Amino acid sequence: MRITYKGDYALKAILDLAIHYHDKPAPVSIQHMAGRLDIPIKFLEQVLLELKKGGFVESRRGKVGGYLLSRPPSEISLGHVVRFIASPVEPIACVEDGYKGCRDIYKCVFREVWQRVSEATMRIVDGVTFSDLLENLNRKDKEQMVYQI
Amino acid sequence: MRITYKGDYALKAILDLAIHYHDKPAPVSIQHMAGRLDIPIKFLEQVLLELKKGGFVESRRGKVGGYLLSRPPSEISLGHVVRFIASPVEPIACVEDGYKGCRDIYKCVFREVWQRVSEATMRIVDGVTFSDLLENLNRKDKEQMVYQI
DNA sequence: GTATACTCTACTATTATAATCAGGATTATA
DNA sequence: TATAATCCTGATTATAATAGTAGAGTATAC
Repeated sequence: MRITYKGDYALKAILDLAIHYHDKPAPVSIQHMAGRLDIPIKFLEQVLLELKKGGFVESRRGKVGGYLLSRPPSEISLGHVVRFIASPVEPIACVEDGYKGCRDIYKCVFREVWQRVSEATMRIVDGVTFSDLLENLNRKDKEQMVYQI
Repeated sequence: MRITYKGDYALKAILDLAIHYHDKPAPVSIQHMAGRLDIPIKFLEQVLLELKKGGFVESRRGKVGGYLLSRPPSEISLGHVVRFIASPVEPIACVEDGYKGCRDIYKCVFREVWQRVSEATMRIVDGVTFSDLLENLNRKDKEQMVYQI
């Protein structure tokens, strides 16, 4: 698994929407989000469109428009998003679905290891939701305040 | 972490040398290895040269020359090789050494997760040596024989 | 009806990957 | 000492992925 810039942007975008999830529908505009996250606007546009296709976010057009999370942060895990944005999730082609290469014996002994790596990875990201991340964020904010006093 | 073809070839090459490690120095020629592993000869040449620079293999020139493992298979772990061939080993840039990007708060909450992923991955590959792989290979060979009877 | 914000398609630059090619240097062995 | 098999070096190529840009179009609120 390798998280590209695009994937990283997608995760940060969802976290940003999670932060703004609390009260009544107040969509976050691409411009504002791009400013906060330091992402090129036109690139973030594409990212959000894909996330919409993936069912992670919704959009409102026109004035006062923008993007919203389509589910509460507690129901979105890192795993969900990673599977969507970081394909392939596997560390090597031979562990992916439908792989037909590798005619010989050698494939097998490595394959088992890559599968274990893949499973360990997914176990971690599946165990983290965006509300977990929000909590960590708040904790960090408080710690930082202590230092600032 | 993502294992490329080149990396995959490197691992298979070392396993091939591990298989031929037993008796007195009988170097394995690139041609023979390339045939067994189904790898383009000139590409395998490059791979073996890099592995030599990495200290994993040695070479003998001239007639009856070829490549040899420079240490016994039990002293070479998958982790050693993966660190050498699969850079970056980390799942995302921000976990790599010397990273200076990501000015804002968001980096941190994801970073922890990527670090856990990275550690879990390395724990697995560090725990597997090429003599472990040889054992698995022999086990598989025996299983296959049973089916062939 | 106009400003604002999302939607969609296409394009470009850069880099990595996976080879391939051509030739030179080295050395064990007959 | 010739020679054959091998290692070694550097350049070149084709393809794909990645990161980002550009611009026209569509919906909505005021």
